[in-house]
Amino acid sequence: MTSRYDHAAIETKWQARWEKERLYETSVSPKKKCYILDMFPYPSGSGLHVGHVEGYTATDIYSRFQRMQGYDVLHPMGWDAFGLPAENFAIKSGIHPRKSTDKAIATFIHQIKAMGLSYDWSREIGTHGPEYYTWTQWLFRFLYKKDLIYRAHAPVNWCSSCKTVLANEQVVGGACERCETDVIQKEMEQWFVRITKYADRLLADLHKIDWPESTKMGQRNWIGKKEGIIINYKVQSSKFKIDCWTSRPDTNFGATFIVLAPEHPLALKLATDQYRSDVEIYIEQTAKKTQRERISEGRKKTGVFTGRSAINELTNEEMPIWVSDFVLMEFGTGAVVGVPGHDKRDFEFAVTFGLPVKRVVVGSDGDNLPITRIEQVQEESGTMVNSGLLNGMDIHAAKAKIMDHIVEKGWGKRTTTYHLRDWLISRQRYWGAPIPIVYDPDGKPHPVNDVDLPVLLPDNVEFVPTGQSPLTTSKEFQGDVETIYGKGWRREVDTMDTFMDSNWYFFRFCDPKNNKEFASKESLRAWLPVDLYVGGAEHTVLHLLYARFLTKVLHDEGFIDVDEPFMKLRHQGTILGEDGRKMSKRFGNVVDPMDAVDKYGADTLRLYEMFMGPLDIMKPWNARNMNGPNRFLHRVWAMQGRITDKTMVDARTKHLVVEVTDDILNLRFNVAIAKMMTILNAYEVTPPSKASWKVFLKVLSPFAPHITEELWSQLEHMTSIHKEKWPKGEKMVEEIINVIIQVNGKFRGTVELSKEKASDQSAVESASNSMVEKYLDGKAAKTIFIPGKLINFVS
RNA sequence: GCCGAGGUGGCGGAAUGGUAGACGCGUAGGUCUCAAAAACCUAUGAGGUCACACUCGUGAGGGUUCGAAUCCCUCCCUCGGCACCA
Repeated sequence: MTSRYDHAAIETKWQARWEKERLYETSVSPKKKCYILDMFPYPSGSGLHVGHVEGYTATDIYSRFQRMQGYDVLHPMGWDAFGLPAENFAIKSGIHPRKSTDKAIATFIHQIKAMGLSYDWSREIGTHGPEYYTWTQWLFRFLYKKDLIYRAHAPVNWCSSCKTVLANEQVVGGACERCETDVIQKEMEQWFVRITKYADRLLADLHKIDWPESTKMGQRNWIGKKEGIIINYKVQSSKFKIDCWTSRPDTNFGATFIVLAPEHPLALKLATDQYRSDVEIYIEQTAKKTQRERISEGRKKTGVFTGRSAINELTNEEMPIWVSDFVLMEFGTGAVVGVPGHDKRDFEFAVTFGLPVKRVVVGSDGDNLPITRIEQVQEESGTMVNSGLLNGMDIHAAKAKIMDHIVEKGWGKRTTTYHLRDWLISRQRYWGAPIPIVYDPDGKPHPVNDVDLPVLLPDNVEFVPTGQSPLTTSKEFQGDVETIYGKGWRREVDTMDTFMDSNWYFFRFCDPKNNKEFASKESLRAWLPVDLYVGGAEHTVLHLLYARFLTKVLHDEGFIDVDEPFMKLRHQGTILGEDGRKMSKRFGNVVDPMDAVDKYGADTLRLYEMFMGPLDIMKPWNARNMNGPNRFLHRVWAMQGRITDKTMVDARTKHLVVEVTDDILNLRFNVAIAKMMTILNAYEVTPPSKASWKVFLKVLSPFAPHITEELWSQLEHMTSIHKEKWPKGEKMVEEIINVIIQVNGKFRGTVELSKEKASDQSAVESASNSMVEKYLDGKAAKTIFIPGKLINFVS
């Protein structure tokens, strides 16, 4: 045996051998399946970062463990290769996105292999390849035929820097999630996916899946289902009516005005001659503002009067109708009843424009004085006053009662609203899958023919953004369309949002080479659902919501049995820089995992990242701490020279198996590693038998696959340790027990007793007598006795 | 503002009603060495003591319990998501 642990030699040797022997390729028809998936990466030019390694190591340990447990494990890797960064890089550098992307993929593959990750490379996919995106386009066409994709003229989010529209989910705080440019609203004709049709099921089925609570909450909030009522108000001396949606009709005895969003179709129509120009100017000014400008400006309320009023049927009082930009056209009906006494925004608006404020709720503070300060505005709880039939009721009971009342009188009807909008998937960019639509000479859209799939993305395109889709100017792209469809026909020139590529890739892994279907029904039935999915927490509402949506659609259409894609989801926590800040080029604190591989080896890096702490928490990098796992591996290496010839597996090692098994199943890798370190400390005092040592190596092998494989082969095994069965464990039964002695609940020591005596109260009492005497001072004491564990003397 | 997750030594973190600080890093002292590094051994929450004893200690305060880091209530702070959502 070599005397020193040489990580570089061992790791390259075994990586080459595993690849040659195709050790990790998955059977086509599994008997006992387990699908373990990482969120496939965007192949960025800067290569693998430590966060990738964290998530990938976790699923790798889990995959290796499940293989040893006898499962057929599907553990694939691929590339989310379309998208803006490659295109933006191309615009700056002139290097074609296909070229830079393929180069980045080569780097990723090289680096991932250097980590000893056990992917089945025969199933590798990339979303930018025609053999992949032909099925992305097929799905688009399928959704179109099912009326789940439609084209509509609507106000959309426009990023003037990326020169493309964005989905609602890609707008963060009023700005583009990529470049942080303020987003503006623009009227455009675009393609939408009718995800709202599935809102209720996306909400209800969250209970079926084992996901982090915070992620489920994120989806619940994003879907934003709210029960309420639309009340229909007649506008005085006109033919107009205004629908106002509210979730709080209980306070409507206090309603004193109505506000319309500037985009509301009635805003201008309603205005009397006297006020029309004011309203017109206000609407124009609002249109010029970015979303962020509308939100910021200190939330100062602005607005104009329309000159008209509506009647509050509950009080028979007039409510002047105003227009203000604090009301959003996208939410509810774009019109709001103002209840300034019990809504802070309405209060601010009323104060700004001198509108009356009425109190209709008394809160727990008992304040029943007129409301003149914002602190007096009760929103959440209280008792109704000045509210006719509701007086004296709790607001929640009042809400139910008044809804019934309004419906009965025919003034309105119960309606549920959602925060979720239909998903806008058109992008005016080059590096994406072309939308498979052709327009006839009248401009009417048609899905492309079967034979026209895939609609190829040409390489030779001027992709500098102009606001017009780059494909517009491509002769090659439009070249054959008239031959196929007829004179005057032309192709859709927008491409699809990359989330269209990534919302179905986990289906493709089941059957990645299929050129007849996106995946065969048998393969989908065999592998779905994904049993464990690991990835970053930033995808709460984007990828994870879209993927759930598409799964439900395909389920409803009979393609797949399951209606949820990811049964168990976990996030890896962000790894911060050594300075405690987010890793960023700007701070110069980015850690390259390959540096650690060079210095300590992949096994050390894997152990280090898993030992940092719980998988899902945010934790800072600390290069010094890598010494711990590295020393551990050196000591493991040395230990093999000291093992004895005995053939029995000792109790401590069997116990380790039980504990590590449990820890892996719960993804508690940091604790599992700590326990292996503990037992190695014990081995160094009393060396293990050869049989025990083999068990230890097997338990360590998912975590540190290279060193364990090398040591295994040095024990004269001809086959890989990664083909071994996971060893059987057994809980250790302690023969001698340290019984805890407490006096008045305070720990005062332990007493060593045999298993039998420790369960016998009188034996424990007599054994502990001398010890507790001085604390009890001769006083009588009653005892609390937990057999085999603890005795507590209480005086 | 609303929702969610958290707060434990010098540091990363263990412990989910029963010996708080496992395991690791770091630090100090020692062994080896001409020396250093590496490796190994010992110690390492605070106070206290020659050493024991003992006291205090899991963000703050209160409660439940024989016994609380763990369960309940009030508050403070940190992180994440959503947000002029009616």
